[in-house]
Amino acid sequence: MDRPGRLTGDHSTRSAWVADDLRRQLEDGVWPPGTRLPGEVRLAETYGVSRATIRTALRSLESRGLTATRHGSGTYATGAGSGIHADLRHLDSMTATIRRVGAVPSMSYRRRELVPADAEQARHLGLAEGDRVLVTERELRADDTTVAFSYDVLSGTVLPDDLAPATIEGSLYELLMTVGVDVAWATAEVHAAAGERIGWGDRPADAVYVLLDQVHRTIDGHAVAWSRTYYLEGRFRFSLVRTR
Amino acid sequence: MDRPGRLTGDHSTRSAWVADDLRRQLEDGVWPPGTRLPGEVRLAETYGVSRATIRTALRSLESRGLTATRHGSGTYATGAGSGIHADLRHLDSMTATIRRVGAVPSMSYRRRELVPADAEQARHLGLAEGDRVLVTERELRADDTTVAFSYDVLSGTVLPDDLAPATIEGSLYELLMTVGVDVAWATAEVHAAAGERIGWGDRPADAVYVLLDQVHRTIDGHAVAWSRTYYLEGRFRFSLVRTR
DNA sequence: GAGTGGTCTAGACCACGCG
DNA sequence: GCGTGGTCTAGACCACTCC
Repeated sequence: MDRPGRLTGDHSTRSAWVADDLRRQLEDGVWPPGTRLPGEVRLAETYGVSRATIRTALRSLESRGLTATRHGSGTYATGAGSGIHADLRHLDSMTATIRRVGAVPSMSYRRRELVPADAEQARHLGLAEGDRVLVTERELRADDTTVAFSYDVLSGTVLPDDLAPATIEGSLYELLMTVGVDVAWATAEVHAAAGERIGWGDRPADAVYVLLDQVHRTIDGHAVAWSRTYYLEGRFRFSLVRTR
Repeated sequence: MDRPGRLTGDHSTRSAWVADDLRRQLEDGVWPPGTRLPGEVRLAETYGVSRATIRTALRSLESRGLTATRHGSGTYATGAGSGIHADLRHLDSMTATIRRVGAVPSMSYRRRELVPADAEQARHLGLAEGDRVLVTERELRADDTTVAFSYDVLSGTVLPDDLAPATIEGSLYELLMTVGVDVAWATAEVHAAAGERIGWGDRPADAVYVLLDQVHRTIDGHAVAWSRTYYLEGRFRFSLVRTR
């Protein structure tokens, strides 16, 4: 087995290298769904790493739903990997999510405005009513098909004073990145929604939406954005592997 | 710091004991949202355990959304713990989920029948068309309020031949447990749905539902159940913490 | 550069499952 | 009873953040 001296190829760590090799073998059908992988001690010998490193790699596969592990029995291939589209557990920009499912993302803004926060916006972002916020309304497309409408509110405290709202393009996270804000985590609520008030332009009259209501935060818990994204039912698949 | 010799109190492992102690302190406001916890080395000294044990405990807190960790910077309290209702990442029976949010679950069956599988049911469960399956339709209540309608299909391969469908009560997982089947993981899709065809009895005419479409599997990948559960929008909160 | 988390090792013992 | 994964240790070095 070819083992990296310090760092070989594009893998920075041994566990990432092991995980990637196992992932490739799982996808190639070396272990069909339901079959048991070699034990951890055996894998450690095979790859020439410690058992802890193997366990790190296996946890990574399990978190992506490719394997399931049971105490005293073994680690099994699930064969579920390819079916996962938008993983709800992992926080990503919408454009990155669309790109990851193999489509070309695009978007157009209907509204980009600096306004005083109303009571609800202030509550979500931990601001005082009347504080400056950036309000945007966007249509998101994957391969030129509308997949979602997003209503976003960015806290003015993280935005530069000379921001020109009309020049804003692209992803919300990209904008935040350019002003030095790193979104580390978000609390999300999943809802269903329907009605005339949602979205604009060409869309089914009886459209039903999956609503992702999220507050995005920096590592220190500071709320920087509140987003409500309405995904047109049927045009986007939210999948996840749930384990006990 | 009181440290367990082998196993003290109700905690079977040191890391569980550490995680529980930290969780209690987080809930008690010892570290308000956004503040940094002591470093891992410091925590290891405080609790008298190795750093690896501390890291196991911190990962457990992070997976529950109570903390967020960033390389080179530290581990921070999120303050998000109390808001999480039904965690989509964790697979649980619906009755257990309802119980966990502090409500009393109950349910009533509209249909419990052994029938030959149709093409769609057979496809989801990996059976042949015409194979025996148990089809159920249930209404789920929390504190006597209807929260969901569930359409479930159980594979006949795991059911005893002398099963009397009319006697079935309670949770799907409980039934599977009694016949020796342990559900280890499930692939889930999140959708939005609306329409007259969903549910029965007293319910809003214009009701919108969050649909959880799940295939439940044993550790070896064998599909044992296909469930479509329609949660009435607004009566149940699906929350999760997403991290990058 | 000091302090933080991330990775890794080598070895040990424990708890579970399964025949 | 034996093989499996689960936990734990003590120590090392690396990568990142932030002053």
